[in-house]
Order: sequence, then C-alpha cells, then structure tokens
Amino acid sequence: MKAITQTLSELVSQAFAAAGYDPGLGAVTASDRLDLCQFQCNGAFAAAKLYHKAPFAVADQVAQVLQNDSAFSKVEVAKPGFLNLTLDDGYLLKQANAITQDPHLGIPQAPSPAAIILDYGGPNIAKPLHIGHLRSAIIGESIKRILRAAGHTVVGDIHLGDWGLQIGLVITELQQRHPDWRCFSPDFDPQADAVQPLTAAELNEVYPLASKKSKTDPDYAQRAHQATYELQNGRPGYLALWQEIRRASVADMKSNYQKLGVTFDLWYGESDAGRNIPRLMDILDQKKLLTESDGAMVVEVAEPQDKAPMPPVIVRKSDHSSIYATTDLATIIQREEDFHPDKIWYVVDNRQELHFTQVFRCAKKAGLVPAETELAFLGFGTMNGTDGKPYKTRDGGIMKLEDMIATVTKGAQEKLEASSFVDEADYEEMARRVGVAAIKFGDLINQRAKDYVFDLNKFFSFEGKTGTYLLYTVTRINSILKKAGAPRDPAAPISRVYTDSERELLLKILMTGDVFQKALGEKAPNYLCEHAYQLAIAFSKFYHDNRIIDEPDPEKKQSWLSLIALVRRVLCLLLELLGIEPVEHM
RNA sequence: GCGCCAAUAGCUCAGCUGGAUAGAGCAAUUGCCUUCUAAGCAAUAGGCCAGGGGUUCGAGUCCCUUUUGGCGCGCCA
Repeated sequence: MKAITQTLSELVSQAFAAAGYDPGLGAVTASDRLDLCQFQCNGAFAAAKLYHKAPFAVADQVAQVLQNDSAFSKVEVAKPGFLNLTLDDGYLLKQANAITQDPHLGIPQAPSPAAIILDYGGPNIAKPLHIGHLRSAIIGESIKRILRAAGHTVVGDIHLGDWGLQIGLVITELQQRHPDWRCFSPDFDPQADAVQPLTAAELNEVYPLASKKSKTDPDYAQRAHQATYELQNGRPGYLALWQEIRRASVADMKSNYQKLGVTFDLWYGESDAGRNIPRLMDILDQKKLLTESDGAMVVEVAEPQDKAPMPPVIVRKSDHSSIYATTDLATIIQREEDFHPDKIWYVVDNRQELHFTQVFRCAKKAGLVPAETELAFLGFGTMNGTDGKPYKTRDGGIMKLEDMIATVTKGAQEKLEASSFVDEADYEEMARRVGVAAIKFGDLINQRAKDYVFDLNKFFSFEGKTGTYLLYTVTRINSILKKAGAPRDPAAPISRVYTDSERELLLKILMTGDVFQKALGEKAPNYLCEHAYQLAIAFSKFYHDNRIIDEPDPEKKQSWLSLIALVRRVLCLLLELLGIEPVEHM
C-alpha cells in the first residue's frame, strides 16, 4: 500500500485542481505542529507566487473543497497560508486496519524491482576484525534488508581483501619465522606437500607486526611486494599457504559476523576477481585506455568538469602486481557476468570516495557495465573516540570486534541476571541479542555519512534512546498479550479511538511507510531508528495511561489488544530492517 | 596548496525538497512501583543554530565570505 502522505497528497492535489490550481502543489507532509494538526500542506505559498494571489486566499479555497472530504475531521487555514489537516478517527482506523491486513505491513513496494549487488563488510583476511569493520557490516546489513523489504533483489557480497599486499606481508613474516616450511620451497608440490595449519590468533599477531616492520625496513617491504607478486602469479607454495591463511581467517570472521547477525550471500574476495584481471587488461588495452607512467600502467579518468585534479587510476603497479583498483574493476566484470545487475552499491568508508570515483569512471569508460548500470558509493563516517580522533582503546590499541561484542554482552547479561523474567538457560543468547541491539542501534541512529563519537560507556547504561529500549518495549507488549490469554481474535480490527495517546500511537504507525521510503531513498537506516524510537515512546505513553488487562469493557479491551499487537508487528518489522533481533522477555 | 565534509543545549546527536514556538538522549533538579516488566513514565531547567554579509513574504536549512576542526589528493586497502 501507499505511504499515508502519498494518499493524502492525492486528495489535496485533487482539491487544488478543483480550486483551479496546479495539482502538483498539493504535497502533504507530517505536521510540524502536532498541537495544531496531524498533517499539513504548504502548497498555497508556492501557488501564491504562481498565481499572484495571497497565500491565505488560495489555502482557503482549497480548504473549502476539502471540508467535504470524509478523510478529515478538521481542515483549517492558519496565518500566512498553512493548510492544516487532521484525520477523521474513522479514516485513521481504516488506514491502521489496512496496514494490519497488508502483507507488507504498510511498506510501499518498489514499482519496478531492481537487481542490486551490495558490497559491504570488506574485511581483510589475516587482519582481525576490529571496530573499524563494524559500520560497513551493520549499515550494509540494514540497507540490504531495507532494499529487500521494498521488493528489490539484493545479493550481498562481503568482498574480502584477500589478494593484496597484506598477504605478501603475512607470507614474508611467516617465512622469516618458519623458513623450513615446505610451502616456502620453490619445489613445493601441492599434491604431495601439506601446509602447516594456522590459527586466527596467530594471524592476528603476525599481520600488525609485519605491517610495522615493512614501514621501517625497505628490504622487508621489498620482499613483501615480491611475495605478493609471486602469489598473484601462482607460485604453488604461496598459493597453498594463502589458502590456509584464508581458511583460518574466514572461520574466525564467520563466527564474529554470526554473533552480530550480519550475513552475506557471497563470500567472494579480491582473489576471485583474479581470473578476470588478464581480461580486464585486454579490454583496457583494446580500448586504448592504458598509459605507462613511472613504470606503472594507468588509466586517465579526469573529466573537464572536475573541480580538483583527478589523478589517473593505477591498474598495474610498477612491480607488475595488481592493486585494489585492479581487483575492484575485475570484480565488476565478474558481477556483470554473473548477475547483470541494475546497480552495484558499495558500503565503504568515506575516505575511499576518490578511489571509487576513479574505479567507476574507469569501468564506464571501458564499458565493463552498460552505461545505465548504477555504480554508487555509499560512504560512511569514522567512529571517533571522545577525543575526536579515530577510536582507540585505553592503551592506544584498536578494539577488536570480538572484544567489543563480549564487553557489551557481559553488561547485558548482568542486567538479565537481575531479571525475574528470564530463565537462566537463556541468559547467554538473550544477552547477546540485547548487547548487539545496543551496538547496532547506537551506530545506525547516526547519519551514515557523518563521523560520530563512539562512547562504549553509553552502551552499558542500556537507558534512554537505545536499542535496549526498543527491545524492552516489545517485551512489555509480549507480557500483556500473553496475560490477556488465548481467546483473542488475532484478526479483530482496532474498533475505536478511545484516547489521545492512542491516536498518537496510530498516527506513528501510519507514518511507517513514509519513513521507510525516506530511509530507502537515502539509504539511511537512521530514519528507521528514530521512527522505531518514536513508536516505542508513543506506546509507552499509551501503556502508562491505560490499563489494558483490567479494562472491563470487552470491546475496548479487544480493540486495545489489536492495537498493541499491531504495534508489536510494526516495531518488530523496524527492528528486522535494522538487523536487530527482538527478545521475548528481558 | 587544491578538493570534500562538518560546526545546533554542559556532553552526544536529530531537524524531512527553506515555512508557524529549533527537538531528543545523557548529565542536573523533582515527582511516580501493594496495580499489564521502573531497562519505564511525568515534569523543571538548559540555545545570538561558529562569526559576518546576501537571496526571500519567511533562513539552523540556500548563496558568498571568514574562523576552527576532520578527511582525501598514483604504485596500502
């Protein structure tokens, strides 16, 4: 079904037309002044300019037409020319009950579903997952769910960083530690020789060290580059070792992403694009896009309208190994071949914007995707510490994702242990959900593209505008519905509006479609967070003002139960879109 | 140097294509649990929306400019 403001805009547009004005002026929005009205239309101001009339006069004419409309209980014109609209309770109920019946629970469906590849996560193998990886995973997961809820087909791809210099660094360091390993021998035989098993813990220690060494030791760095080149060119021992690095690392990642409730359809990496690199180079060569520059091969992507100098993309380094632009371009070839997507979207750190601009231009120039395929960069901001600099732990290190989840989960568990509503057997799983809800909501409530200050202590309070509050609201509803007993008709409509707090609650429910469209349009889950919070507040107020279970009037009680059942469904849907799992009790 | 982004309550942030009295959470002060989960509800206090120009009937929102901060600017990803 349509979003409510869409439906109302159509009514008001007709009224504008009936009064002799452009129907395009009839856009309705939620009211800024809930004390005056529920919805408003500011079209009279624009009409005043177009038709050289006083805004008030225009609004008044339109209001005359709308007076007769049964959808509104009150149509008023205010001061300069605001058209203030309040819905008739009967209409409000009709809309709310329609949402109950709607298979999509009021979420507007995309008129033409698109095939979208969503590239998010993007961790590097051999490096531990840390909180720098959190945003891409959480935001990507939510955007994926939002797109799917609108009816789009989405393939989520983690796009592992598994083919670059970082692997060369790890190989170099391992070689220095274990020169006797068969995989380092030039005559390594993949059929006969085995590779030493590795653990994630070991890799987590090896990479940072190797990275540090390479910065101070040019010879070490040189060997890492050489190892990268040889790996990419198929040296058997390195390939076998790389496979083991990948295996150990991916196993560790999967467990962390699972805890976070983040999933991927594809676990492809840069290496999977490797086979397309020769083809990429051929295409670039055929289209005469390649230029040699300081020993590297580059593609010019500058355009006349550029405000700042646009450097060329390097597609082959001077040591002949590939770089992230190479694998990103080769990945586009693969995605086009496998899915022929309408859109490929990248949920990546803002700092990579220039890189992706270059890659997109190069891809279009080379015709890797049709001109109409949308390649878009959905950047996100950095998580800073309270000092305004990228977040560090107290000792100056980077916080591992695993540790962060464990810390918040522990805090949640302490609270749960004090609750009489949760069985001991459920502590662990419930604590995970509560902790992860706190983390996810705390992140998603922020605007995607902006940096924000991350304060771990905030997550421990489990108070106020948090994911916890949303889960708590759901558990309160659960409690009532459970205690109200079984003989309740789940399809019974909400029959009347008895109180003000109920009306506000219904209004919030009706706005869900609008908010969803906004979140979808801007790929911005924060609107859903805010709305879920608003809905929860509206429920809490209603809950506080009215005693549902003790209500003697059976019709009223039934109506209220139907109302809160709908609130629960909408709230759970919003949580699902955010990637947050509810709990039964807490 | 060039470019991009930001600056709103003590702190962390909202503020929809410019609209009517700038909103939350935390922190502070104060009420509310023999009654559906107090991880809650209600209330008080807190603002020259960084400074200065401009456009407009109307600007936190658009334009210009200054200041401050963050980020980016070929062989890391």
